Amino acid sequence: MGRGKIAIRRIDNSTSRQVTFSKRRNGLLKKAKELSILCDAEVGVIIFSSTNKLYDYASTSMKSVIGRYNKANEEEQLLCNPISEVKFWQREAETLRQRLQYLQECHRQLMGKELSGLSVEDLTNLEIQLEMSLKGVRIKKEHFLSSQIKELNQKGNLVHQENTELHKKIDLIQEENIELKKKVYYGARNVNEASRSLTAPCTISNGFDLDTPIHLQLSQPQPQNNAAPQKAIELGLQLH
Amino acid sequence: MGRGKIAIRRIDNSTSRQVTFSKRRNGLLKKAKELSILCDAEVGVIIFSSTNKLYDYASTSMKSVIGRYNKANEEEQLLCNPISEVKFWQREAETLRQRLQYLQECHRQLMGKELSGLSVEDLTNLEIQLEMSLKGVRIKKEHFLSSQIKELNQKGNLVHQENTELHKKIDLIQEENIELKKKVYYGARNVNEASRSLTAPCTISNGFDLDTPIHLQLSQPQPQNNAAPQKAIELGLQLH
DNA sequence: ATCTATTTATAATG
DNA sequence: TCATTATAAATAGAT
Repeated sequence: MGRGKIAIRRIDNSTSRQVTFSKRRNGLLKKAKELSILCDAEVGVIIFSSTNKLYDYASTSMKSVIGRYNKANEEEQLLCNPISEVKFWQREAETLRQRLQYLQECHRQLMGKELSGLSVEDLTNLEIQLEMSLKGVRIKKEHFLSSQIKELNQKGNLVHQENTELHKKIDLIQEENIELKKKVYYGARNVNEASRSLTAPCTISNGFDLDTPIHLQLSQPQPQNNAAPQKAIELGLQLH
Repeated sequence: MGRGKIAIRRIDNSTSRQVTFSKRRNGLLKKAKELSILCDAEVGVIIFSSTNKLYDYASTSMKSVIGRYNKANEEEQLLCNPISEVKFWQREAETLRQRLQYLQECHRQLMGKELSGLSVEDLTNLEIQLEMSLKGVRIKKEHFLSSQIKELNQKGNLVHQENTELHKKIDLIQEENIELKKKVYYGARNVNEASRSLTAPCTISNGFDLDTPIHLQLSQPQPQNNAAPQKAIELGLQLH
């Protein structure tokens, strides 16, 4: 695969051997990586150049690859003492690996992938399972949302009550005020006729229409009862 | 490098993943061999398939390659020391256990269980995922079923055609028969007036109404064309 | 390193 | 699994 074909034997020219080593080393490592990804395989590659430099690749870790390799070649027991504890943990890891593999397959199927190996019956069962799951999730979500709405309604009602009571208070204070003004006006006329300029009626106004009823959780709290309830409503709306 | 380009990520279809694994595994091992020969390098390759089968190549011996590797990575010399190896496998088991646990949780959620820890947002995402999965499963199933129906219809049409042709044949034979009977009748009267008892019309009858048209795949094949087609239809109906 | 003519690998298909 | 073939990728040789 190049300008010319070369025979597979040691390249004599050391420069071109070095160049070819670089290129093919990268190619090999790339292909190892691709194989592990494409085919879900555990792959390890170790390369020593003719100048004794080490290059390697492991899809997981070289420790894992070599460990697994040693385990798979128990009769060769190349590099470890046959200590029973090691064997125990190897078996443990193998068991876990198998369970993990099985579960991963289930997971992929539940995610709607990797359906090619399934029969119509399997697909129907999967469909039923997914429908049930979806139903469960939706029920949970609706429950969640409806309880939040309920909570918000309660808060809204509380605020509304508070507002009503404040209205009453204000009405009372206003009446009281009017009475006081009358007293002040008549008192002032009696005492000093020149102070008439102060008698313009002083209506309470803070920019809000106090006669508009406040409905549910969407109502804006009045400045009088701000801070705490407002904060509570915001928190109630947070969908973490 | 093939009829089409593929993205480097896990191949979903397990059959083509297996096929690709075979091809690329061979490719990788071949290239490793070539590299070692061309460039005078010591190369080792270890591959575990997703079905846990081991494939390997070593230009010298795996023992030599791994030994050299361990020497070159003095800090990673763990695997020669049994105590370190135990620790390694313990850690490996712990890692696998954690992954297993996480996956189990995902699995339960996908099964619509154990939803209590989830927020509304999580639930919505889960809902969307389940809907997509369900859609995928249904598409797959419909594809499966519709291709089976198509196949059955084709088979039915074939049988129907066969029947039509058999009808024609029978009509022809019947006509021939009538002609023959006439000849026999008149011939017999000429030769021997006493043989009149043989002239009762002999109609073909095998218990089936030959004039009823046979429709599509539900038609019962005539005894004339039994065995093979009947068997084929039964096989076609199997939903494995 | 970069370029490109070729060879090689391999994805799709039967 | 095996064979074929169209195409993508790798790389030999050159600069």
